[in-house]
This record gives sequence, C-alpha cells and structure tokens, in this order.
Amino acid sequence: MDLLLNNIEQRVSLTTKDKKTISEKFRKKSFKRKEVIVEAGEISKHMYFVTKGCLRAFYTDKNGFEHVVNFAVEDWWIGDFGFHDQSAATLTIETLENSEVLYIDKNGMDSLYEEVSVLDRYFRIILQKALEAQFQRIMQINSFSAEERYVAFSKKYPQFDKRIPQKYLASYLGITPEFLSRLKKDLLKH
Amino acid sequence: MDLLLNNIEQRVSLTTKDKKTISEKFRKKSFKRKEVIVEAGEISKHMYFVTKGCLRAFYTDKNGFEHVVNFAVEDWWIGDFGFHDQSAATLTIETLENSEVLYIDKNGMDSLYEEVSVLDRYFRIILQKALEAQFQRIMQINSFSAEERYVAFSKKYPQFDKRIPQKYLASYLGITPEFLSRLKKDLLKH
DNA sequence: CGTCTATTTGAATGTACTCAAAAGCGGTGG
DNA sequence: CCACCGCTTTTGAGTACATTCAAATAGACG
Repeated sequence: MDLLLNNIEQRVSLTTKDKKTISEKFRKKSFKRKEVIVEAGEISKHMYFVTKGCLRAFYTDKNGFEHVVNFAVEDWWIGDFGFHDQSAATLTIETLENSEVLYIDKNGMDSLYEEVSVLDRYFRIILQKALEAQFQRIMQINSFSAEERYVAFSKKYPQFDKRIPQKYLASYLGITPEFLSRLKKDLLKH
Repeated sequence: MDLLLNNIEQRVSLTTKDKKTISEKFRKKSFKRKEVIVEAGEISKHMYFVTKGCLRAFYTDKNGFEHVVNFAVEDWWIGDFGFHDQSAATLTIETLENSEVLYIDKNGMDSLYEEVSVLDRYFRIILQKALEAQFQRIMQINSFSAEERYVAFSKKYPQFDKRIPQKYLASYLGITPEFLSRLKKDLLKH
C-alpha cells in the first residue's frame, strides 16, 4: 500500500485522511505465475496497481494470434479499458511471475474520485504520460526497423529484456519470435 | 467559444462563473490553409482547441520523412506533448484548410486547473478516451493489413477520407502514397 | 489558364513472415 | 537435487506484402 501512496504523492499532495480513504478502498491479492487475472470477453471489473511481480496484457486477433500490448511491473498500473464503462474486456491480463496487486472496482473508484478529488489530477497526469508513451511507440513503429525497435526497447528497459520471455517481447514489438531470434543473432556479430 | 464550453459540459458540469473563467483564459486565432502553428524543435507554448477547419500533426524522422500522427477537426483538441513541461515540440502542426482555433498557454492552463478544478476531471476523461484510441490504433497496426486499415479508417471517418489529401492519409496509416493508390484501385474492382 | 503538386502506374527489391523441424532450456515431479 | 517433459528458441528455405525509384498523368490553387 505504501508503494501506491508514494506513487500518488510523487504527483499530488495527500492529507493523512486522504491516505486513509485510499487505503481502505483498495484490496490486496496475490497471484501465482501464469494466472489470468482479467479475461477478454468478461466484464472488466477492476483496475490493478502492481506491487510485486510482472504481468502482460494481450488481445487475441481474428486469426487467433495473441498480441501483447503492455507489460506491467512493480509501481505500474494495469487494467482493461472496459473498466471505465464496465463493458467487456478486450484484453486478457496474465501474470508472468508470482505477483501481488492492489485492486479496486468501479464503485470504489467513483467514490474515491468524489472523496479525494486530487485523484482526478493524479490520473490526468498519469494518463498524459501514458498517452505520450503510446505516441512514441507509434512513432517507433512508423520509422524504426524491427532491429531498431528491439535495440531501443532493450536500451530503455534493460531489466525487462531479461525478465520477459522472448516470444512476448517479440509480440510486443510487433514481430515474430523467429525474426527476433535472428535479429539477436545478427546483433551479436556487430 | 460555445463549442468548447459545450464540449466540456458534455463531460462535467460548469457554473456560470466557471464558464466565464474559462472563456477569459482562451484566445481565438485564425489561420489560412497550409500555415504552421507549432514548429518541431521550438518550445510548444500552446494547446489548441479547433473550432473550424482541419489540421495535421506530424514529425520528421531521422531520414527526413514526414509521418502524420494525428488529424484534428472542429471540436477536437490538438497540441504537442512538450506543452506539459514547456519543452521542445517533436511535432509540427499545420493547417490543411483555413482554420480557427482557441488556444491557451501553460500559465493559463495551470491557473485554470486551480480555478476550475473540475477541469482535472474533464481532461482525465478526455485523456482516457484518447489513450484507448491509441491502443486501438496499435492493435490495428499489429493485426490488420494495409488494406484493412484503410477500409476501417474510411468507414470510421467517412468525412476525413474526402477532406484529407491521400498522401497524408497514407502517412497516417503508415503506408506509402503509391501503395494506398493501388489499394484504392483494387478495392474498386471489389 | 498555367504551374506546381498530388496521384497513378510500372518494374524491381527488401523486410519480415510462414511453415517445418531441430536444439535448448526450465519448471515440475519424483 | 536430478531427470525428464514440454515449451521456448533457433535455424532453414521459400514467400508475400509493401517499398523504392522513376516517369507519366491528373488535378488544384492562385
């Protein structure tokens, strides 16, 4: 819980009362490796703040192929967009390691926004950063080759490169695992 | 100005005083076709709300190629990310038609957030929608062919298809203008 | 109406994919 | 703690979608 409160306090100020209110609305849950915590097609009931471990969010396209859209580790938020209007999730979210999350449902979130109004600002800021990151990603897809995207990723997130199975990283980068394997081989030869 | 206030009131409630405060912070400006209103590399001083016309935002990659990342028409926001920390713009924003915008600088925005706190919520909601749209876009890039992306776009935004020069649409879709031309030809043959 | 820009068409090419199979590695059970 | 099984990664060969470069045609703005 401290991790979450700290994260919020990096962007906005909280009173002791605010912190208490927030703490009471979230619940903690642990998952083992490879557990599905949100299933595509079902109502996406919760938002998650990761306090331990690593997760991936992916969708399955019309041909049955999975595409990873995001990873999340400690100190990151993760959830499906359906949360905001309580509609069916398009994403499946699964742990890649034994993990621990704080979660909250829509009612809890709505009441939090009313009781701790500074959270509107907190999430506005979080969302601004997230949106910018997605634009950067689209810009990379447009003008970087697969090799350049891989190099940029492993430079930006050196921790992830080792923590995440290659096939999920390939999927996130928008390339096949076979091709990523070849890229890495070529990069070793300089 | 009514267009902006209406847009805001679709998401949050405003008092008469709020509306007055907001109106006073924005200024109106008109641009002719093909005018650059934000230049990549310069400090991105303003956020824009389009009240008339059509604009494109693009960046220039390391090989000198332009890539359109967004369009904006009436009732849409547009700006560069650098706005939030008053850093250099990565995007150039240019009018595609004679256009009219409401604009605000960083100081104005900051004071607006203080004086009309419900705007934090308004932009939180706007940003949630924008973020979801960008994820949808990445999902399309991942699992749709160029032809499918074009068909999806012209179905979703039939107005744009005719309003925007093909080469900019091709750029937005992440394909060459030559290839889009071929796609359209093939689609006519059913 | 003329010029400049956008679009179309053609031909050759490249980046990344598909399918298939072998090799390597890691988690789970004994 | 080791061994096995299954999943992940690697390697190979052929292929496709989209690009590049060049030139002709069409269209729009002033």
